[in-house]
Amino acid sequence: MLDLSTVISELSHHGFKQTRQRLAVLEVIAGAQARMSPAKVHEQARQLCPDLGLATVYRTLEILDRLGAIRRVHMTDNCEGFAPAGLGKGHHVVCVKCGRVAEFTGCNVSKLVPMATRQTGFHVQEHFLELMGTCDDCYRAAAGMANAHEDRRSRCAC
Amino acid sequence: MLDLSTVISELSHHGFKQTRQRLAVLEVIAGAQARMSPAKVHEQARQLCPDLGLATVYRTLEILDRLGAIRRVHMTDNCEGFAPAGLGKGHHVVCVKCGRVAEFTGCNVSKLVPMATRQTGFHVQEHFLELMGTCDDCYRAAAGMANAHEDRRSRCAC
DNA sequence: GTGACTGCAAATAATTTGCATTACA
DNA sequence: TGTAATGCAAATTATTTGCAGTCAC
Repeated sequence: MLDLSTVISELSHHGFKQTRQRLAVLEVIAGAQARMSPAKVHEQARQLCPDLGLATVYRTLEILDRLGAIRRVHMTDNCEGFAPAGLGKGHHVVCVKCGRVAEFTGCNVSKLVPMATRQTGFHVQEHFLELMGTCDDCYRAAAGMANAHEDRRSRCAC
Repeated sequence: MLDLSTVISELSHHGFKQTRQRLAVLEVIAGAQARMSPAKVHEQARQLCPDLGLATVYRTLEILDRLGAIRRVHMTDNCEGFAPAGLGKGHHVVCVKCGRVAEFTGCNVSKLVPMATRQTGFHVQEHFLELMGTCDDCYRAAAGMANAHEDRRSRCAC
């Protein structure tokens, strides 16, 4: 879980001021069950801070991302959502139906690095890993229906 | 390597026509060393097909992506680039300096899936993995310089 | 010949920036 | 009080769509 007070003290440590707007954005993301677009964050944070502007949301998300308090989450087609960052460890599983995000730990991707290095000659510094699937709720809901014959094209053949 | 003639026959198989514009886009991506934005593709493909419109590039990239002929590539900050798709296997290593893309195989991420399932209850269907680093050219170039003290914030603590 | 494909321009959508004003520390 | 932060509106940038004309099959 994203710990509010930790992040708040991080803000000051890095010379950022603690403002109503930032707290509102932070609180919304901290409580988020699903990955949220900047617009969604804006909409919800407005309930805590009615005069919050969208530009401020963008500026705040940028800062929180830098501090590691939140994580950018990509999706197959569209892009740029944000979710709470746990403790900076772990990776995300994103529900392709409802956007819910969960975190798991125990990533062993770093074991792949030597192999990738050998094959490509690149000097690998970081990695981005995200699993996609359905959360249990959506899975059950779908099981009820006949079949949703979606064009979900899998992107990974390995 | 992306095999042009294969993709071209794929096009017809799926009822798409073979046009100058599509061939130009395809050729540019097939020859790309680095991930390219739609705008970049447009710029280069225009040299093969001067009256090519940007909208057509978008439409063509969409089709090629569906066919699996090219791959969407995400980056840490911005988004949506495209690269040749190898044979649909393997993952990408992207150079954070020059954008060059290489592919490696032997991904073992699927081994993570049971763990993720246990921890989150999600039904995982696919995954997205990308390594980031510097290609050897950029690495050597950087080694020459003192140090580029960039604010490269690592996104992964595992 | 005809329907899919295209270019262009206009419409949307998403994000960033400038600047006068406000409010944290 | 001084400076960083904000809201708003305008500016960019990225992407999609409508439509009349064109071209592959």
